Amino acid sequence: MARKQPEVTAETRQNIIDAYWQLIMSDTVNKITVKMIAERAGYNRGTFYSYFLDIEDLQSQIEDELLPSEESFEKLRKATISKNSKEILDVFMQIEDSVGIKLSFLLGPSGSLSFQCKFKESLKSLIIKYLPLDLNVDDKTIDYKTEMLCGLFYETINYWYRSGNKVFKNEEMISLMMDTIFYGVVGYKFHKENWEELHGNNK
Amino acid sequence: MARKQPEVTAETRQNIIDAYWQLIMSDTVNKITVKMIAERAGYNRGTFYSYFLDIEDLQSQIEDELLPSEESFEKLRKATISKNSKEILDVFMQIEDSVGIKLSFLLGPSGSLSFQCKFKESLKSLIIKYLPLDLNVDDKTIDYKTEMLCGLFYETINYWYRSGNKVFKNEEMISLMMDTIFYGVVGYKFHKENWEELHGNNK
DNA sequence: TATAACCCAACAACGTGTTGTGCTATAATG
DNA sequence: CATTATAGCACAACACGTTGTTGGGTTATA
Repeated sequence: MARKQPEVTAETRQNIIDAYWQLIMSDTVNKITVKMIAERAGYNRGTFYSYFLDIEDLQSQIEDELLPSEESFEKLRKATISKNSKEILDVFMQIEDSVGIKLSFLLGPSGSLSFQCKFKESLKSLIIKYLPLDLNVDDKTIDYKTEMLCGLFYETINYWYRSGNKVFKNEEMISLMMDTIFYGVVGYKFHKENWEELHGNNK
Repeated sequence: MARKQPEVTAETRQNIIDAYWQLIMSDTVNKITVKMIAERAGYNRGTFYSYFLDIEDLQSQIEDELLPSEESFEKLRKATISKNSKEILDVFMQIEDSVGIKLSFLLGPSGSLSFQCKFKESLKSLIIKYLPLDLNVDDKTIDYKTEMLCGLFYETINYWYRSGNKVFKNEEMISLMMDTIFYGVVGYKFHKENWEELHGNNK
C-alpha cells in the first residue's frame, strides 16, 4: 500500500511509468520486477510503493488512459451525419506517435489480455451507443451482428497498426473496412460455388 | 529442469495437469504456484519438477493440444466440396464436453493471450491452405481480407462458446456466420444512408 | 531383492511489501 | 538574512513466500 500519500510528484510518477514502458516493450525481458522498474527509473525500490500498490496497479492505471474515448466516437457520429469521411479516419487512426506505439504493443501478442478485453468492451459499448440499427433486423441476431461489427473494427485497427500504416493510405484502409462491413469478405470464391448452392440464394 | 527423466508416469502427469486446470478455471485464484498445483494433485512439490520444467512449460504443453488440427480442416475442405453442411458444423462446434470448456476458458478474458495468438495463427494458416481464393481480387487487399475472414471465424467461435450454444442451433450459427462473411454485417442501417452517398455506390 | 515412483527435509537465491531512519534541497518563518 | 521546517527520496533491514535443486528415505510392485 502507498505509504506516504501526500508526498508524491507527477513527474516522478511519470518517470516510473516510462521505465515500465521501456521494460515491457523491450522484448529481451519477460519477467518484470519492482526492482527493475525502480532501477530503470533511477529511484529506490521503496519509492515505487509510494506511487503504486504493486505492478498490477501500475499496469491498470496506464491501460485505462489508452482506451477509446467517448469524445472520439462523438466525432464519428458527427462524421457519419455530416458525411465527412476524413473525420471518420481521424477517430481510428489518430496515431499520435508515442500513443500509437503503445497501443499497438498492448494489442499485440506480447501485450496485455486484460487491455485487449477492455478495449473490445469500450469499442462495443460505443458502437451500440453511436451506430444506428436497422429495426427490421431480427432481435435474435443483432447481438451476434454487433459482436462481428465490433470484431471487424478491432481487427482493422490491429491490422492498421501491424502494417505500420505502410500498405494502405488512411482513405484506402477505411474504405476497405467499410466495404467489408457492408458487402462481406469478398475475395474468397468458395461461397459462390458452394455456399449458395447449399442453402439456396435466399439472401 | 526435470531431474529423473525415465521415472515418470502418464497417469501422474495427467493428474498434475488436471490439478492445474482446476486451479486456473476456479476464478477464486489469481496467482498460481507450484506448491498449489502439487497439493491439489496430491503430490509432493518436488514431483512436479520431475514432469515439467516450470509452470510455463506445463501451460504451453496443454495449450498445444487444443489448437485447431489439420484433420479438422481437412474435413472442412471435403465438406465444402461435397456440399455437406452438417460436416462444416462439426469442425467448429465439436465441443466434446471437457474440451469445449477448456477452449472457451483459454479464449476468454481470464484465459491465455499466448494461446489466443497461437489459435488465430493456426486458424489463419488453415484458412489460407484450404479456402480457395478468387484470383480476380487485388493482391494488395487479399492479406487484409484473409485477416478479416480469420477474425470472423474467430469471433464466431468465441460467440458460440460464450453463448453456451443456447442462442442458436448449430445450423443457425453457421448460417449466420456464412451470411456475415458473404453479405457483410447487415443490420446497421447507417451505411445505406451515409456510406454509399459518401463514396457513391461503386461496389 | 531390486527398482520405479514418490515423499520429505533442507538449501540458497530471489522477489515482495513494509518499516524506521537519515539525507538534501527548497520553502516558509522570525 | 539566518533558521527552521518540510517534501521527496535514499538506505538498510525485516519477515515472508516462491523458486529450483539436492540427498536421502519410503513403499509397492515385479
